[in-house]
This record gives sequence, C-alpha cells and structure tokens, in this order.
Amino acid sequence: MSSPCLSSILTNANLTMYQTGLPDIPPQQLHALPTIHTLENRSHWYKQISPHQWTAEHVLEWISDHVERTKFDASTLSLDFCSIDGPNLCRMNQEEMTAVFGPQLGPHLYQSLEEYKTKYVQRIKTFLFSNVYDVCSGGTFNFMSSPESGSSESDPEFYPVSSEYSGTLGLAFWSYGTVEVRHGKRIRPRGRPPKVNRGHSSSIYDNPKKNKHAPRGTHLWEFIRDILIHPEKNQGLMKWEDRREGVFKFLKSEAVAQMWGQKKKNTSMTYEKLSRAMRYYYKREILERVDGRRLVYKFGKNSSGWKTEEIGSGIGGVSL
DNA sequence: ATTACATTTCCTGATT
DNA sequence: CAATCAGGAAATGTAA
Repeated sequence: MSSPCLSSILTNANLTMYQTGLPDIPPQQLHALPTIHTLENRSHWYKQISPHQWTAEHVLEWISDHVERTKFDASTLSLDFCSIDGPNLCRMNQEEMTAVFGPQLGPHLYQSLEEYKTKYVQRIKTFLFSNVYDVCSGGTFNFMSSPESGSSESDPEFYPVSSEYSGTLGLAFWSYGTVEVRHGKRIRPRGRPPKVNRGHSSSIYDNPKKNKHAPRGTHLWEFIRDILIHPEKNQGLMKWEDRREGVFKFLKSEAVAQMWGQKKKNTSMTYEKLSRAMRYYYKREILERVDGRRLVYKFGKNSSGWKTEEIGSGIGGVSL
C-alpha cells in the first residue's frame, strides 16, 4: 500500500533520474500523479497509469476495449492472454503480440500500447514541470542534459538559448532517457522558451547530428512532400510540374485533404482548410508563391528533403 | 502553469 | 456557377 516515490515512477516510465545532493521527492507530494492505488474504482482507469503498472485484469479491460472498438470477432482468440499482466505485456515485441493476438488485432494492440507508454511519460514530464520546483521547499532547479557535461550551461554549442531557460531545455533531453536534477540559483522563467536566433549559431533543435532522434516530420509540408517523393504510394494524388524547381500540383485536392485529416485524426479536413495552411507557408518561405496556376505550389528555401540529391544521400529534412 | 507553434476553423472578397 | 486563391482573426491541440 506504500505510495511510489519519484524515482520508482521514473523507473516505471523507463526514465532514470540522476540526483546531486537532493532527497527524493516525498511520496505524499506525488498525489497529483495518478497511481495504481488512487484510481482503483474508476472504469477504464488503466488509461491513467503506466502500462507497466497494469495487472492482468487491466490488460483484459484494455483488450476488450479494442475488440469492441474494432468490432473484432473475439471468439477466434485463444485464451492465452488472460494471464498477461502489464510488465509482461510491455516486454512483448510486435511479433510476439501478433502471435498471441493474431495478425489483425496484434499490430493494433502493439501500437496502442506504445501510445499509452508515450502518454504516461508525457504525463510525468508535465507533472514534474509544474511541481518539482514547488515541492522541494522553495528551491529552484535546473534540469541538466547529462551528468557528465559539467559546465554545459556555459556551452553555447549545447545551449542555444539563454541559460535562464536551462531548466526547460534540460527537459527536452528527456527523450535521451536521462535527466539530472540539481540546485539552481535562478528563478525559472515561466512558459515555453521562445525560439532562438536561427541562422549561424547551432541548436539542438536544428542540428540533426546532435538531435539524434528528431521528432518525425508531422508537418503538413512534409506530408505533402512525402506523397510527392513516393510515387508508389501516390495514387495520382499529386504530381511534379517541375521536379528540379520543386513545383508541384494537386491532382485530387480533396483526397489529399482527407488523407491529411486522417493523419491528424480530423475527419472534417477539406482542401479549403488545408490550402489556408499552405498559404501560411509563404511567409515562412517553406513554399513559394506560384500565381495564376490553380492547385500549384512550389517548395521554398526553408523546405528540404524533396530534391533528388537530398533523397539520394539520405539527408533528413529540417523540421521547422 | 504558461507559453510558443502549427495548424484549424471561419469568413469576406477577389479570381479563374 | 463552382472551385480556388488571399489573408485576417480567433480558436485549438500539443509540446516544451
């Protein structure tokens, strides 16, 4: 019945916390974070906690949720999965998942589980971001990138924004799996740090070498670009007007809009709305204006990944 | 909690 | 006339 301490929660989320001279955050201060002990009586509450904490019953509830939603015929399932609990479930890879749940439901469940894991990590991030500072008696902290980078605060290569923002920046490094909490002297500026001077000074956000796993391109212009450069997946939706210059045209505008909507889980997407987003790209020079020609656009200097050379040499696109 | 960013939504008016 | 293009303004969702 003991409440989990912060480090155990981080462990559940596959995160590690390095501490320098700080006590762990008292368990009673962690009430804002739902745990297995606080949500027992709600239905579907498994959604609130880490899949690593699910019991066999919660796994069952999760599965039946999916069976219901996908109208899958559950009678064809073997009953092997009845005894799988959270930790074991999380240990399964896609193949094992498919072996147990079949080729239709398996991959579905696998993807769903990944989403729940990610969601939980996000939840912890948000929790810590809003609570850690207050929890430890008025102290302020800086989240640092890694234990070994001693004076990283003064390293402009590493920290592209003012050091006041090191707290927030450090959180960005959570994707690397580690975070260090240590005493800081400054007041944390509130809110998201503004985007810094793009251009010559390098940044973890725009340097693909340092930003090892940059977030996968989810932007509209990248979506459009990917349709264009994958003719096999492109069922006559778009075509190049001038491959070299990056001029392209929508052939089935509404169909593309529907696909975009599908990607963003938005069934009401239309070309009308998609095109408004496209027009916003002119100012940012991701697209260039092509006037007089309906449904025709042109990639601008702030877009990338569409030139034949770029594709060949495997250079990743810069996401803005 | 608070902010930045990238759309999304809606709309009025102009063109094709 | 229908489909697009142009942007302004405000709303939204998500991530930092």
